[in-house]
Amino acid sequence: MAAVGNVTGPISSFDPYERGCPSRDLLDQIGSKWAVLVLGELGRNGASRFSRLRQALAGVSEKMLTQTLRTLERDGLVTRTVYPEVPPHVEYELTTLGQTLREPLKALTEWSVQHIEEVISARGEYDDRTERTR
Amino acid sequence: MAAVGNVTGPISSFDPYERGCPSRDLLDQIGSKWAVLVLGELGRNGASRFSRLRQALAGVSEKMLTQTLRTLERDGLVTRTVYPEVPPHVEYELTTLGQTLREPLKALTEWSVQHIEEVISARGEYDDRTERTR
DNA sequence: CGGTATCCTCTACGATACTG
DNA sequence: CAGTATCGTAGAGGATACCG
Repeated sequence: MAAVGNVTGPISSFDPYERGCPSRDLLDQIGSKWAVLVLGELGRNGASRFSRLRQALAGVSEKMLTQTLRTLERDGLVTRTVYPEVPPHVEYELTTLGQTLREPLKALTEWSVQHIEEVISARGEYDDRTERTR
Repeated sequence: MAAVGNVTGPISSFDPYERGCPSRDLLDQIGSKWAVLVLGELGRNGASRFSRLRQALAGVSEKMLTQTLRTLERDGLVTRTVYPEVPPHVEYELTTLGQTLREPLKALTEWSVQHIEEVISARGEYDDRTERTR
């Protein structure tokens, strides 16, 4: 049982099933659309530049990539290293903490690839079933 | 190498790093705010009723819970069983497919609980660092 | 190259009220 | 009890243009 330390408010639990729980928000963050893909890419291929990430994550806008990277940097999951050259050169890389997310995230990503066909066929059956009824 | 089968369009890969990939969407679905919590709750405590789920997921609205459950049912991850009684009685339970998500999702949830304090302190440092600079 | 700034749209989500 | 229906808001997310 970990010491919690938050004594300023009634909401001090880290149980993600409680409302206002910080770990619930964190879970949302790391599970968000672009964050999973950024972390996955940096985990598989190591450090990468902004433009390479943009290519790897087909369809991401500059805005969302920047925003995602900033959040990940702030959360201590990714480092941002600027090389003062012309033209500019910026590298992003997983931190030690970020590395600990590789396995869990990889498992989830692989699950979605491995079971997508099952899910698609389940959707078809559901739609047939409900379309007939109404 | 799995056979893909989709021969109707140029986008037929299940690589989540490709735009328009169905498994990318699925990943978003199962990683979404309420879906993780619903799946987690059903995984930990077995079958549950609507009202019990609503209590377990503190703060969820009826609308979002219904919507989440419908999507999970459609995707073949959860079954919905109606007992024709008065008052109504509906049970939700993980399917066999849904069970396969338990481990990956549990790993991610536990990660967020175990590392939330590290992340919070990283945020503090980042904010101090950037506040001074600007 | 690696951003920031701005504008705009769309959807996630919540609050409330009603129903079989 | 377990929803559906409706409305309203905030933020996610994209397109475009400009900058160090």
